[in-house]
Amino acid sequence: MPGPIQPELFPQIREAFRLYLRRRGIKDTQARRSILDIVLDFREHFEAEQVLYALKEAGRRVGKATVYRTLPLLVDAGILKEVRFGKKQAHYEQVYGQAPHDHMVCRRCGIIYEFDAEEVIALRHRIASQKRFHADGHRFQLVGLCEHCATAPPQV
Amino acid sequence: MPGPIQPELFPQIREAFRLYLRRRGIKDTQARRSILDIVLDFREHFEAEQVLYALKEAGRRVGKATVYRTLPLLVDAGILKEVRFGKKQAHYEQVYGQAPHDHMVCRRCGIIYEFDAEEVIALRHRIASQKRFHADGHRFQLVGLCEHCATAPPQV
DNA sequence: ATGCTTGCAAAACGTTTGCACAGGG
DNA sequence: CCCTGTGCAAACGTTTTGCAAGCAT
Repeated sequence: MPGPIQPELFPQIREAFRLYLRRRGIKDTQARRSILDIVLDFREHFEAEQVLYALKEAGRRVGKATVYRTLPLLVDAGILKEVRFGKKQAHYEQVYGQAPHDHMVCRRCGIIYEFDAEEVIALRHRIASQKRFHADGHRFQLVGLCEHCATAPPQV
Repeated sequence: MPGPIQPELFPQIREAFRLYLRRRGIKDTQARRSILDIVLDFREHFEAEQVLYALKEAGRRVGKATVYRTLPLLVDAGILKEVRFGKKQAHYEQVYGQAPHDHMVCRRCGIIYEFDAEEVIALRHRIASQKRFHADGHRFQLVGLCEHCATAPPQV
């Protein structure tokens, strides 16, 4: 269900990041490029720690602080989105060229499903215009039980 | 805009908590009652640290650990709800006897407005039944600029 | 050349836990 | 009276920061 990313898009995304950095007047460094590359390979949601680990795996020597400093840039560049699932850590997912979607989180087993955000965006616009709020984004999650947990016997 | 709570409801809420504790077979202690009382006096969203501080102010000697252990009980009892605004800390707000609502968060100044959740709940049900997910709750926030920040000149 | 960026380690932060003592049922 | 709940302090995991050295522009 979750959206993998087509490798054909990679060059386009790298270019978008390069342009973003130039536009913001910040440097196009090796570390930042490495982080982008690692991040493009994730299929699902991931957290900073996983980026750090994958960088080590790939033999790229990038420090933890740099990861934490770069992820917000990728968010600002429109390549990633920060998603919070009620845990303390931030999670991220790719958004570049992906259809907008939101998440359903099973309270029992933690599984996460995605669903199309079209209707949510329509509702967002309706509410924002009523309240004179200039909404350009939203966070939306359904919380409950997945089909399996809902029919399974009560926990031990 | 945010929902203050009517003091007339206080006894009813205290009673609800007492019943909740009895039903769960856990003790109705002085510390737990103190925390409930403090929490009822907040008008807006608050975090654990503020509860701790207000307890000190009120001369009630309650430890930090007890606050962190009690807030989830109040959530489970249906008196509070945990709300996350993308920060690392949890925020809480009263829900007992309050109309369901969600939040709009201004990205620039951080101001938070509430809006009625009726339409959101309807949408939640529609999506959940399509996806065979048993949703009994949701998290929803609009993110953008409030009227003031949208018309103000760009930041310094 | 110069100043943003990096990596490291240490600090900060909110939250959780281990433990001996206190207090509710 | 027993056993849960408490307070303290220390541990925890994530994120941020200070700083000297490195590297884009």
